[in-house]
Formats: sequence, structure tokens, C-alpha cells
Amino acid sequence: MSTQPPAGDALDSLFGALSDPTRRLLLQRLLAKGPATATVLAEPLPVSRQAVVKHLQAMEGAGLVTPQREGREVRYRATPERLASAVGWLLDAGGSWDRRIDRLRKR
Amino acid sequence: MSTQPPAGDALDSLFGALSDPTRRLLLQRLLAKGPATATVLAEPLPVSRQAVVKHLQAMEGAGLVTPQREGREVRYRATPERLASAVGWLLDAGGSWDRRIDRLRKR
DNA sequence: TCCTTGTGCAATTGAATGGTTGCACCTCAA
DNA sequence: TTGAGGTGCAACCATTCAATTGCACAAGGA
Repeated sequence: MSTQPPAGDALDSLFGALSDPTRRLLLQRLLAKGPATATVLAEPLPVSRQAVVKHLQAMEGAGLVTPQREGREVRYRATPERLASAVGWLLDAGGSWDRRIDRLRKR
Repeated sequence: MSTQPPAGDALDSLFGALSDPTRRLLLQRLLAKGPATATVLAEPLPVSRQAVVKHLQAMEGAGLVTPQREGREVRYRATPERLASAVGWLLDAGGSWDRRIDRLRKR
């Protein structure tokens, strides 16, 4: 039930969210170093805080991230469960067409 | 080397290609029923042939499909090897944060 | 109480995207 | 040789998207 039925729309926003390098970076950063606020996340990046906020909102829409208010700040936490949906679709589509996928299946 | 080096750009176009429902559909169709021309692929769809051509070009840019001229037609063949790149990145990013991914890893 | 810091909201801009139509060109079969 | 079917190219349009800026507002700390 959980890794199975990513309805079309969900896959749209999911893959869409992953198609941007900044967003992939944000996701990796959140996964590696834990929750953080948009302001902090924007610091090392060459874009404004607002830009980061928008990216995070897109990611939230895709279910990749969850905002959590704490006092006057908002920490975003990575919720990578949805990544499994993407993997699921890919394995499903790729099926047994590619040896490389079979290899990944079993690794 | 093969499932490894999805340089940023490659992932952009790859996930980007997968973020559109029509393109996912085309890919599945090509995988399921083998190579076909843009004209044929467009028939059951609610969009024009040219729209399909553009989608196929985007997919070609992502390495998901390869055009092959045969006489006066062009058959597009699915080349799902790149899907492994996507899966690779997802597993890498997801790491061991999600039980569901671990499950998929071993299935 | 002030003042600073972090968020949220809105308007704007420029570029990318998805789609269409029209037409020229090439290939092949009568 | 003529005509029909399949492609390719280009212009165009509407929508979405990434990003910026400016400003108002909430929450803590001095």
C-alpha cells in the first residue's frame, strides 16, 4: 500500500521536484545534516531565501519534506519515504529490460 | 561507470523527462510494445503528432529513447539503461533512512 | 519597551515548457 | 511521373516556473 500506488499527479510532482539540482541538493543536505530552516539552508547557496522557500514548498508538495514550526522559526525535515515511490515506479517500468536494473534490484 | 556518473545535468533532464505523465506513458508503451513512430504513438493520445515528437526529443535528450530511421519513417526505441541511473541516485540519497527503500533494495 | 531576526505574502520579470498550426521536403508505390 | 503518407522545421501562443524585491508581521532578547 505504501510503496505501491503513486497516482499520476504524485509522480509528476515527485519527479518534478527531483528534476532541479538545487532541490536535490537541499534534499541531500537535509538528509545528511538533519532538519534546518530556509534561512540557514539558503546561506551557502547562490540564491535568495525566498527562492529556497519556494523550492522547499515544491518539495513539500511532493512529500519529500515537512515543515515544522518551532517558536519563530520553521525547520524543514526530510521525509524520504516518497523516494521509495519513485524507485518503485522505475523498477516497475524498467522491469527486466535492463541488466543494470536487475543488478540494483538485488544489491 | 555505467550506472554511476549521472552528472547533475543528466539527472536534471532524466527526472525532468519522467516528471511528465505523457512521457511516462510513452516510455511504458515503448517498453511494453516495442519501437514505434511518433505518428503511431500520437494516435491514441489527445495531442498532436508534433507534441509527441517534442516529448520524444526531450526523452532522447535524457537518454531514455533512441530514434532510428527506417526508410521514410523514424522508429523510437526505448533505452531504459538510464533508468538505472535514476534508481542509483535515489538509493544513494535515500540511503538507509527509509525502511521501504531498504525493502526495495533487496526485493 | 524597543530592536533585531526570521517568516510570510504579493507583485514583477524573464525564461522555459507544452502545445498548436502551416508548410516544405523526402520516400515510395501506382 | 505523380500523388500520398511521414518527417522536419519554424513561428507563434498561453501557461508555468524560478527568482527577485519590497514590505508587513510575529517572536524573543536586551
